[in-house]
Amino acid sequence: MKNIIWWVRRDLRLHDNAALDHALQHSEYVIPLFILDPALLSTPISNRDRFLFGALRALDKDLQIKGSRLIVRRGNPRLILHKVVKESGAEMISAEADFSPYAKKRDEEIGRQFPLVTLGGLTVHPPQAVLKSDGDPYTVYTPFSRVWKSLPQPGQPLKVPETLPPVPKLLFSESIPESEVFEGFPPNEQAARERLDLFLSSAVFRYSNARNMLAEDGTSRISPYLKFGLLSMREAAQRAHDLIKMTENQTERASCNTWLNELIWREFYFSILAHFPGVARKSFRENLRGMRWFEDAKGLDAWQEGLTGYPVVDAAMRQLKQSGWMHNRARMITASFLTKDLLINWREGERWFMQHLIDGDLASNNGGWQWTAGTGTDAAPYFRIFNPILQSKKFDPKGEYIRRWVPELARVRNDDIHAPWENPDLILDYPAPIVDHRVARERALVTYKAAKQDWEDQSK
DNA sequence: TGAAATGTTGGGGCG
DNA sequence: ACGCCCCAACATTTC
Repeated sequence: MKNIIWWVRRDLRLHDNAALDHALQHSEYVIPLFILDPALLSTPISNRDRFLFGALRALDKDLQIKGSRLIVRRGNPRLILHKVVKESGAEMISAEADFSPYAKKRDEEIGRQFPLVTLGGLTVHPPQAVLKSDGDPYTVYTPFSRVWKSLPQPGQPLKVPETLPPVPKLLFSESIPESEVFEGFPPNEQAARERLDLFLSSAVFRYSNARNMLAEDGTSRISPYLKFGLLSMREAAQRAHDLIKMTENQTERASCNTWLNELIWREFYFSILAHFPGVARKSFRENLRGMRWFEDAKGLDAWQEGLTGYPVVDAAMRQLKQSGWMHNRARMITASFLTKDLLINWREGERWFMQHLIDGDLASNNGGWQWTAGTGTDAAPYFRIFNPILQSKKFDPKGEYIRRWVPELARVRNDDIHAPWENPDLILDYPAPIVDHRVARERALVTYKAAKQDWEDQSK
């Protein structure tokens, strides 16, 4: 075969890349192509896009070391592929399979026009592989994870090719837009692998507890790398399995298992989105679709800007805006605050997170928001409302996380930092709480209950 | 992958 | 010594 296009989408890596491997096995000439699809890029440019641009630059560099290079084009994928196929004489397109509603539709259309081969790798198990015995998808995490774990594990990761065939000089490539550096997340494959190695060499063994501590480096922090495939999900899961097998200390082994479960949550939400694409627009649970969310522009703005008056919420929201990433525990706290304390539609929060998270992924982000809002599959019950002060005391006991992100509170003592308004002697350039949590909690219980009741009355 | 409200228990102070 | 109360600590139920 003459030429084959390796269509790079969410697999910006040379390690364990089935689509690249497939291309190399079927042709001597492989053209790595990335298409900047306006339908997937944000306006204005999001943190996620900037991270992507950095990762593209790094992939191009890595490809050049191997003798190849990355072709970048901007436009509708179908039109771009049409052009590149014509220019290069490519006879096949090899790509990693994607399961989002947009990706599925795109790939179906393109598959009708071109010989497109899609291969696994975005998830360990594709959504069609984890089903109940009657063929229905799971909507509860625990049985999903049980079946997931019972499926055969992926084999050894694919090796990085020693060398790659050159790409025709005449093939035009656009320049990659400017990016910026996000602290802690260098956008290249080597940094991604180093981060995973570091995490799996120590923090994973105390993950069960440390993952909740806001000021600690206790989580893997690989989400941005999984988002764009700088790391292979299969390799991550494989290594988690290996660690569980090899770790003798029971607490440490349990921690490794907890981390594997987090990877499986990701797979669960990919499956949910694939089988229930409607979750991207509306509540999974019918009985909360009529929920009367508040139209509270001021509240939403205070939440977005980290000016709610609740230190832990504000620290988290500022971490997001300033760094492009937020600690997972903080995501739950801020999501609970928006949906329960402010009673603002979870979709507002979902959208804001997607604009600012460098790891922003439709399936995981939507799953997480619907979980917290109580509207999703296997979601937290509506009455499970986080108390931001208690969460702060539990998971940032010394206020280190708060002080790091809310400089106005840098000099506040530990006793006062979780609820500074309770000390009348404190004079701070910091807002008073925009809601009283006790009042807001009662309000949320009533409003959620009413929504459920309305639905029951209507469906009679 | 909550938290508040309510219930239960048991030790200690005290008349 | 005894009964009574208080309340912390823990358990259970409820939202």
